[in-house]
Amino acid sequence: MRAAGNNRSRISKLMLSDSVYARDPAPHLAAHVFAALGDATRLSLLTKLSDGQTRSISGLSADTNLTRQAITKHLHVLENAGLVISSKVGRESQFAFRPEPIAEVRAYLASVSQQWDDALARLRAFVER
Amino acid sequence: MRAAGNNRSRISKLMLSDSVYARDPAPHLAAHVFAALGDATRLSLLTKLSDGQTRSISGLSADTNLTRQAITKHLHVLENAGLVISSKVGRESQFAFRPEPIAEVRAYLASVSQQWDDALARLRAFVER
DNA sequence: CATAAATGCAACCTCCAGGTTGCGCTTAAT
DNA sequence: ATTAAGCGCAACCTGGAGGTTGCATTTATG
Repeated sequence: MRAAGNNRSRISKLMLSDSVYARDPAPHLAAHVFAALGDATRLSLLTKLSDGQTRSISGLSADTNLTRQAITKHLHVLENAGLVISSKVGRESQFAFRPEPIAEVRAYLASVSQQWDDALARLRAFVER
Repeated sequence: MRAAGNNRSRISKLMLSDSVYARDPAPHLAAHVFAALGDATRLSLLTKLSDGQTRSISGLSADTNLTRQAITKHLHVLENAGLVISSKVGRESQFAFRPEPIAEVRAYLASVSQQWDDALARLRAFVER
């Protein structure tokens, strides 16, 4: 059960611009982070935490109309993406923002934008009268 | 069926730093874009297209080991997120990269990073001997 | 005109992301 | 010593994401 000869119709009608060939900068790496950011609840949690203050689970659950356990799951997703770090203090576990993955993802987006800008520049140079 | 008195345990043990209160800059807006980026296949498609060249569906399906239809779905997800735009030319539909949402998302990440940096600066100033 | 290419559409399938409920355990608070 | 807060864990439920197959349609091609 693979692709039933459906794909691979025209291998590559043109191979141009291989000097600036479109590579895959950070494929798997960034996808997980993006996926973690791709949820409104998680995005909200992260935004709250990005002020540098550490918060407990129930602290983050308040004003959320979601269950504490739901928030807990979201926090674990964020933690697995490295966007947040937890540490138990007393009976409550405190969560803190972790900026590293953000930087990584920003770099990725910057590279994509750069590639796009370069393409535009090249096009403009070509059309140049 | 809501939260069964489970949440809302301690409303707010402290209300400090309300001057730099953590707002939600672009909650719903960005989430869709992030979600669209949160898939390795889609990320790969977008990276290919970010070189400015327009590609057909089967052109993008080649070398993917996924079905053409699967790729089509992914492309539609990207299109709904505004990351890509399609136009039919002849019997094939060409897809092109669209940078606007990327810029939007970059702005969001920049604001989060900024908020974090500000928090650090404030902390450092406080600890300052 | 007959055939192949490139898609669109729809039905289907499977799995897991998000959510909830219930319960037990540990750590404050009174 | 009790009681309440704050969590962790596990079972369960549901909808939609990601894929596939089959078939019809439109547009090139020889």
